[in-house]
Amino acid sequence: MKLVDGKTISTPLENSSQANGSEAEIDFDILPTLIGYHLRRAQITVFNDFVKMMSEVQITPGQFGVALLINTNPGLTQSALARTVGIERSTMVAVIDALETRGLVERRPSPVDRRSYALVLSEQGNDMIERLRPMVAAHEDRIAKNLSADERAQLIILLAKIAD
Amino acid sequence: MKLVDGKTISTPLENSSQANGSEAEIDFDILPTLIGYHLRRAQITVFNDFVKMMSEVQITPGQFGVALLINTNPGLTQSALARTVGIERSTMVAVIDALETRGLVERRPSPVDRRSYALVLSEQGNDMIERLRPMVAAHEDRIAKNLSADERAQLIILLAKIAD
DNA sequence: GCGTATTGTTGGGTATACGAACGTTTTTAG
DNA sequence: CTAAAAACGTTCGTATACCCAACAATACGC
Repeated sequence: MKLVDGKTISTPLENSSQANGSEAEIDFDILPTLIGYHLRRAQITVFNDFVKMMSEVQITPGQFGVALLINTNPGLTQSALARTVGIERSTMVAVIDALETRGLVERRPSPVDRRSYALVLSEQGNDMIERLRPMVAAHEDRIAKNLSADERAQLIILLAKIAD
Repeated sequence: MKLVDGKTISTPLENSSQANGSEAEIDFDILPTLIGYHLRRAQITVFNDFVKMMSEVQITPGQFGVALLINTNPGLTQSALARTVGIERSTMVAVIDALETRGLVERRPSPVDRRSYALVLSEQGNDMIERLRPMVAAHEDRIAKNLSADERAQLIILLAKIAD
């Protein structure tokens, strides 16, 4: 879901006499009071920064999250992974496909259930995760640059309450 | 009781194979410390709730935002709108197409620029916005049901700081 | 007036997500 | 111990939301 580029909205200015055919002050109505609106804008900013900062590794936030969980919990099944990150099994298929195609993840037969796979990272996949860790930390610092440590912690708590 | 653990003990046999279904302990690693992770999860929750709650009107958050801005700023052009919400002109075309097909938005010739349209809501479009306002308010209350009024205000402030 | 910018549009591409249906396997109920 | 139900991974169809490059028509700067 590549959203928008994080450009700010700069609405130039002075001409208010015309009905807004051209550029004028635009009334945002209730949008600024909506959590959903700010959530979307923040997400756009964060997603774009992530993709840009990880461009040398070519990985998206979603792929990173999945790869990280496999790294830490080798042997997970796709379904367990999907439940964990809160998406559908059918959506997870494409995520794993992408990681497998790049040789980062292996689908091994589960020793206990012939319906499912035991997912593990390849050597290359593990290396990539370790290389990404400091980059992700830097990315987080960047997007939280306007937040104090307290605010940052508070934001996470509040977001978690939204996501249930 | 751990999941299959590739590093230490790694025994495919011992665990009760219920690891997945019953959600054994999954190590989330650094994910819970990442703003981006919580943002994404909250966004999914909010988007799904919005779509579900507005199902009788069949409108998405993006369409609502655009229609709201036209409602409040009649005569806007597609390009001005796109700049305001931060998407590409080419992306806006489909959004307006969808709203126009449903008879909610009209593309009127701009009185001052023959290249562009002056966008306005139809009677039906305006009615829909007014009908949606309380529904959107209810949606916001729903997604913020675990938040106090203070927390809600705080969340918006923090999200705005991220989006800068 | 001529070059350049802008408008709306199309077409192609990427990323992400959902639900329904399917074959295979496992679990559960009776 | 079998019959029904559930779960696994998958495909397909659908939707949202975004990008870029190119185009004809129009507007603007100088």
